[in-house]
Amino acid sequence: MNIDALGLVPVTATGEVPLYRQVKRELLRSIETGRCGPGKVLPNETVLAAALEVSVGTLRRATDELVHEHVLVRRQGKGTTVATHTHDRFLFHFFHVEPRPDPLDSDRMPVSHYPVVECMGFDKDKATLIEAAVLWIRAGDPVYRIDNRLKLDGHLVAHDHIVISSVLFKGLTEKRLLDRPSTIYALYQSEFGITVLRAQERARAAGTTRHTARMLGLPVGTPAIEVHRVALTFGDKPVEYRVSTVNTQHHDYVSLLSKRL
Amino acid sequence: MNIDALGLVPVTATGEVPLYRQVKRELLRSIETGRCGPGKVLPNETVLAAALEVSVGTLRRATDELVHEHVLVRRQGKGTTVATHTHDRFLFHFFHVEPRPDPLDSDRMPVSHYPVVECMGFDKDKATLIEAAVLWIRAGDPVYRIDNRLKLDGHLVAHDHIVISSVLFKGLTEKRLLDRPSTIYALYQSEFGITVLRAQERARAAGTTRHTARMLGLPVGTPAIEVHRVALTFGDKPVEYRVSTVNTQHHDYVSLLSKRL
DNA sequence: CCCAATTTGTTCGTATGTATA
DNA sequence: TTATACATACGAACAAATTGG
Repeated sequence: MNIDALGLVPVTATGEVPLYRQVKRELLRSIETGRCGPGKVLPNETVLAAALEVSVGTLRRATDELVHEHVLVRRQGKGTTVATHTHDRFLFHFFHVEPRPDPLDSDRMPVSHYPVVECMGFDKDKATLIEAAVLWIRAGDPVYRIDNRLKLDGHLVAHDHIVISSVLFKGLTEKRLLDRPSTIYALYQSEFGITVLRAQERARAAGTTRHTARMLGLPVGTPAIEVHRVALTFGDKPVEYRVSTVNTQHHDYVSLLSKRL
Repeated sequence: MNIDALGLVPVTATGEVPLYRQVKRELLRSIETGRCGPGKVLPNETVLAAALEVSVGTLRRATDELVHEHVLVRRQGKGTTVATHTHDRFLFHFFHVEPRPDPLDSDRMPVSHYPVVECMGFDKDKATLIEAAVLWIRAGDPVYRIDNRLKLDGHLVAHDHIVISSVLFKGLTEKRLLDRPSTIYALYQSEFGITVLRAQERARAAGTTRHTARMLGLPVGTPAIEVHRVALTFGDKPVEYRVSTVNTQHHDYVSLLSKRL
């Protein structure tokens, strides 16, 4: 990766915002504007620090935070890269369903295999009021609706209803969706240049509807967890609204702090 | 806080474990063994670094991590203290229920008032197999059982069933429990010297039972979220097992990452 | 209100260790 | 083996917040 292509501007002491915060913003800006896409290897620390006119220590403090936020990935001897959703780490960062362990034998945690996703529907539609409010678009704006079913260890564990703006994801087709080699967030990133950085999730209990019950192979009205997720990119801009109905007969919804921060 | 009272031993370069990790362990050891209890102000960085025979920068790196893990609290100009559960921050660190916002008007987040806790039961009993496995004790060992009901903004939002070892919390009485000025974790800390550092939570959906339905003022069988929490202290030792039944009619269970890491 | 002492926060620069290709 | 890049460690200087006089 060429240092000039990044378009970095030297930062200056303001007495208000610390230098390392400004460095962080500069790096984020370079990534957001696509001057330095996912997977790219950044110039080494000495070069970056020189370009930004700060010491290496200050640069490191900025990148430290970006690494913690999963924006960058650093590896000793190799270099620093912009994180991609193909890194395994990310998959579980946004997937919070795990097989329920046997409490009497908690030593052996059940191994969670990769979820198998089955697409049950793909449509173009108009956004409802709520969807529009969540996605920062107008009611009636065109959206894609995706219905997925997730299997884990042979069990039907979740049904996802995904809503995304068809302006943001122009040209998405069912075929491209089905042909994706990795997760849907990796698809967002590689095909549409949209990187999901974090997600807000709120969970509530709800009985399964006729639709979700059929999808999960459960009787109608079985208590299930309904997770409402808003996926956010840079600047906390919402890019996806997803409602997951989780079958908790044999699996749990796991809050992230449990995963050892 | 006297530097000698901390019982810190100088760390040495091993070539295996980084110095700052050893410093961290030393500080943790001093806190765990009670040589430096919650709320205590540590000696300043220069003194600490000298006692541990490392540079200030190395000491800071260790304390940085402890601050991130909420073990220490640093404030410019004041000093570094061992975290207590009286800090407001902690209350919400372990309380994950929020009023559901209006999705059409998400600007104005509903203000979450402090939950009002009502004790509905306090008993001495024997641990079940599962409780024993979770708490690292033997089945039949004596435990306290506490039944609490939580009100938020006038709504009954949760019923907690709390199980703790009565060996660990020897001398706990209903009166001392009811008279606590702050949260129950602050009580654990101030009265029994047990600091809850983090918690593992797993959630599942379940219909309310006769008992929980009555507690929450809901019809029997209403879908609710059942949160199983194990609270951990130093060394990830379990100290409390709690099953919360959350009424999600007007409130959500919020995963922690949503709270802006 | 301001001053001075104390303590953490930020920034710099350098040297050396360690993983990678 | 060598070169590269990140990881760790040191020490110094100044800025900013807090407290007490």
